[in-house]
Amino acid sequence: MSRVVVGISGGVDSSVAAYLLKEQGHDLIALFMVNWHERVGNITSACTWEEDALIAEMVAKKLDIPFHIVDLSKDYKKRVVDYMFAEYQAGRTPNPDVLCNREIKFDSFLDEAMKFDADFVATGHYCRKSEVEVNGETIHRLLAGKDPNKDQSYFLCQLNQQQLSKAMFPVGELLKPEVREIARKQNLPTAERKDSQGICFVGKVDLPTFLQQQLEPKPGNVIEIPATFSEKKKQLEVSEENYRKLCFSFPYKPWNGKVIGEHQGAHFYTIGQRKGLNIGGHKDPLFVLGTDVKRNIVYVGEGQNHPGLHRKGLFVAHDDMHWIRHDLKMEVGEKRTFDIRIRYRQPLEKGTLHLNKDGAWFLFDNEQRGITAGQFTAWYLNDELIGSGVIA
RNA sequence: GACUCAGUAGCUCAGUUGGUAGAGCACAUCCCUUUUAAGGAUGGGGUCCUGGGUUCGAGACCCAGCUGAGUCA
Repeated sequence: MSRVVVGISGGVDSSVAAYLLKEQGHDLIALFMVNWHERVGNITSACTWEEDALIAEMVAKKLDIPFHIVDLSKDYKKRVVDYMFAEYQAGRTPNPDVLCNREIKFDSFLDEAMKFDADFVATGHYCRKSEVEVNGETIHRLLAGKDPNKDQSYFLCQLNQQQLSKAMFPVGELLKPEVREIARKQNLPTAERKDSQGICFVGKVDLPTFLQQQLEPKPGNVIEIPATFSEKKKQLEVSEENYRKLCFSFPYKPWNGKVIGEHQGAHFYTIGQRKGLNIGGHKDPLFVLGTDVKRNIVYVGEGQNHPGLHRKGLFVAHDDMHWIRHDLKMEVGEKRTFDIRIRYRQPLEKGTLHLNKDGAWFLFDNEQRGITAGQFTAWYLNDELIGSGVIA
């Protein structure tokens, strides 16, 4: 039997993960990590990590396994929160939780686990693992969780083989209701606890409030782009010379539309966003088509079907390409089809990845809504996550 | 200066032959969701420009005024 450090958070998923490992007879240690101390915003109901830690400890006691707390807030601040602010500042939309897994749970936290002589680190993620032999080398595969509604493989899309080799995902074979059921049967204190949401570890905080801790408000114009304008730009054939136009967001200019309102800072908005524009008087809702943080302009379009909301492809720079399956890494000049995800909980979409000297060009069979720079794209073959990269 | 049209929720407007008001958007809350979005549900909101008049009763009819847009000179 192996020695396993299970990261427990005070939620059901990690509690049940711990229980299952215990049942399998592993030598278990529960480790709770603190990643954020500050209380931000004046959200009175915001629960602090102390409460989570308390409940996590109750779970550990119930399962009769040793419980420890480790404070990783310094790392979290430096490697996740700072990145997040920097990305927003630059006009991109980051995914802090993907970074949290790569930089914290499967790095700093894994290091801590190693101090307990752990063979593995387990988490409550809804995903699965398996191995294949390729030329005598063991390759770890990251697979989607069995519950299609809860699959969290996307959040682990930036892990490498080293990290994956140490990971265990005990709930990946289960459906969420089954996890709840087990928790209830075992009388775990987390059985009926509401799932966590919001940026992991920072907690239930209103994102705009959180961003305003660091980013200054800066009033600027909201400009509406007529649907007819975007329509004209779209009659492009999918060919290599058109990749740039098809795979980058259109560089709108102020004279492409008319000023219809004011915003409090272009860096607070993301493509596809509807809420928070504070502009009424239209027949259909307005959605953000793009932002320009240099000129501090937010470009919007009216209606779900505004052509400017949809794009045929996206681009990932060579340096931002990450292959979990490094044995499947493509050569420059190659083209392959994958099932592609452009953000968490987005259905997989068929598309072709063409790697050329400039980088990776992803062309979808169908236009995608709200492709946003800074988010991660992840490509799959069936259930398996093959690689991921930052959308340019 | 004359004439025409308009003035109803934060915004854009609808309100039939007069019976104290509605829709979309916006906003709020909740649901969904370990990113950002989206989506779903619910909800708060109006001295119907002002002052008179007709009427049992006016957002609607009449008169005057104010404001805005336009047309003509």
